[in-house]
Amino acid sequence: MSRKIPGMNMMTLSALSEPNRLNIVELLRDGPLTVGEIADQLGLKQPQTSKHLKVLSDNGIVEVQAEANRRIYKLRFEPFQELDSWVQSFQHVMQERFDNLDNYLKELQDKDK
Amino acid sequence: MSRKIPGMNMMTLSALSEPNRLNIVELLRDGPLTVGEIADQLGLKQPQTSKHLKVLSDNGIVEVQAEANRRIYKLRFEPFQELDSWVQSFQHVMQERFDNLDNYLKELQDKDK
DNA sequence: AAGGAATATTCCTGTCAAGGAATATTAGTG
DNA sequence: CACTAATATTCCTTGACAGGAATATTCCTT
Repeated sequence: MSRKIPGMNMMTLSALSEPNRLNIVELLRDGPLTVGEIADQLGLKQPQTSKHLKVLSDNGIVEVQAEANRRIYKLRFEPFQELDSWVQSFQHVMQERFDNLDNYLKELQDKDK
Repeated sequence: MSRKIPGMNMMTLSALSEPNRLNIVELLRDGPLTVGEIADQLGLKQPQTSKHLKVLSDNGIVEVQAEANRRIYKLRFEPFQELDSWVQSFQHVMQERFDNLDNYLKELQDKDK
């Protein structure tokens, strides 16, 4: 009954499914950045940048560190680890069953009696 | 100039960002299934199931095999491989830079002259 | 050929989320 | 304290997209 196969955290995926947010994440891969820097490098306006960062933050994908006036955003580990093990769970299972869908076809025939 | 770091395929992520579609994908991890079986196991109606499968198919996440009346859907490899290498690109870089955002803080101060 | 099963497609409607613009907030500086 | 920089928040509008319901399509069986 207990499935040890990881069920992905929806929130992570939907947060990353927005193009600008994905760009932000890929940008932050190279290191922490302030809101202004992110906005600059991606050609976004400040308010929307803040909004996207809020979404990412609410989903635990990034974390903030206040430095005076500025807010420095950096990636968090966990979501990527989860994502990794989720993807891994496919790699394994899919390898095993590679291209022998013949079994399934047989089963189908059996069901038809 | 040439970034060897993989840029994720947006389509994949946005396709997976819908709960029902993610469920379908996780279901298909255990093997190929027909539309009806998927609809049954997930408590979805047939039309919406077909629609979701079309999205997944258009994005190359699943592939179809016609068997008479039925359509058998199975996962494709490639999207998961891409996803894997994308996630990997984070694992590495983030490990390196773990918790030394001090450098960045120095840089910030320098900018302030 | 007729009927039924499995699936796809169309049309409609409501919801939600992203962008724009303006404004609020916080911190540093003279 | 006034001013500015950096960031967050609010309100509004518009577009995309998921679900519902009905219908179309394809294939099998008799």
